[in-house]
Amino acid sequence: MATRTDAPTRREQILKEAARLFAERGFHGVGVDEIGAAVGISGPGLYRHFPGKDAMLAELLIGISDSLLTGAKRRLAEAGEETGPGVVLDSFIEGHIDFALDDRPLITLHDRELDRLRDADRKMVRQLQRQYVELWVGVLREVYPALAEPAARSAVHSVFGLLNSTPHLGRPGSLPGRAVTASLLHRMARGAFAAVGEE
Amino acid sequence: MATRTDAPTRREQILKEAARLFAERGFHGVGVDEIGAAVGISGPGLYRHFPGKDAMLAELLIGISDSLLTGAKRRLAEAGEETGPGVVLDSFIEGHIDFALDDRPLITLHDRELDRLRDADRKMVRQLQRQYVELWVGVLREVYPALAEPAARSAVHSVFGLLNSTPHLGRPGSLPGRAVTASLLHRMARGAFAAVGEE
DNA sequence: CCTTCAGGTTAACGAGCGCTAACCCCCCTG
DNA sequence: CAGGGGGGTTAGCGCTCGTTAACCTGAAGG
Repeated sequence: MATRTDAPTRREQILKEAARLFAERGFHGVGVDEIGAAVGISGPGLYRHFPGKDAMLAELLIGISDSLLTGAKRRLAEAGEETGPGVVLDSFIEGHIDFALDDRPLITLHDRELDRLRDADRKMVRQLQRQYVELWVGVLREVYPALAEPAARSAVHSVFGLLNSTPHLGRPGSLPGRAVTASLLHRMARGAFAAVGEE
Repeated sequence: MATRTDAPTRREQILKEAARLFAERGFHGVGVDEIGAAVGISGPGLYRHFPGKDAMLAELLIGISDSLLTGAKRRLAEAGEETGPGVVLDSFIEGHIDFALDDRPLITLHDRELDRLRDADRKMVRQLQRQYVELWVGVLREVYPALAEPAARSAVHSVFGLLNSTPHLGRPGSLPGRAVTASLLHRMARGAFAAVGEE
């Protein structure tokens, strides 16, 4: 099943560099010439791979939202019938942390540049995000049945804020090690949920 | 002591509208003409009040960082000797939540547009932010003496992420009421800290 | 009553942007 | 060996942006 150990295609290079630049300086703050330069070609050469700058952002944001949602669905399915909802919640948290730690530019773009999208693309991203949130809300309310739905939704958004804070934790070197950071974030997320769920 | 029930000056109007627009569409996504239109004057009229667009952003960001820091210092001083560190931590959390709920555009700008500043201004903001974080870290480690400093700093940043998530909680109408939201955020913050401090 | 000045106006400039046009070159295939 | 297309190049267009210049106006002060 050729699990893509291949060299990255030019398209993928472009997307990766564009994500980094957009995250660093904002969508409007980056010119196509810079994106081109980052992959070794110059400016208008990008238009052989994308119809425009907007399309790069759209593909990035849809890709992120989709892969978060897909990952969560898979984790929910893998849990099966016997495992408790607490295990699923932990799995959700773990997946989100992996994403936040491994794809920091994408996590940044995800809640920062959404409004720069064309209407149709933005609707698509919003819908994927909403589904993702609903999965979390469902599992959270299984773990804490006393939790009302609006409170659960707010709690989920807040924990996303907590988990997505990794870009602010200093440059990748200053972190106390990936595993340690992941564990810290995980415990804080569970603690935050517990504080609002057990009452 | 004339607590400023006066009408807002033109400068203040401009800053407020600029903050809203920058938060909505990003610094580079807003033109000076739009900012002018938002306060009823047109484009270049702004230059009677500010030397340039950058200066507006700089004044906003420095103002935010300074008032967060000043507020925290005041709360620390007010606590006096007898009150425990837990009370101070609660006071910090409460102050930050007030800010996040009442000045949502500013909180958004605060961690989103910092890199658009001139070097000198950015350094100033960073220094204020660092001092603010250090106050939190100090109090947090008094509450949880077992907590190592790097972990404490990460925890503080993460809780900022949690508290600053309010802009994502839907438009001001859909929130379950300010007091309820504030209480929810407060409990989650304490829960997150507790989960990493008690061990 | 004349002056001054704060706080506006419109016109216009220069730079930078996203994007298109026109061209080129190499590699692959029949 | 012809030719065709994928993937580049540079030149340049049209637009928008931040900023400046030049001008105007109404109210306050001597």
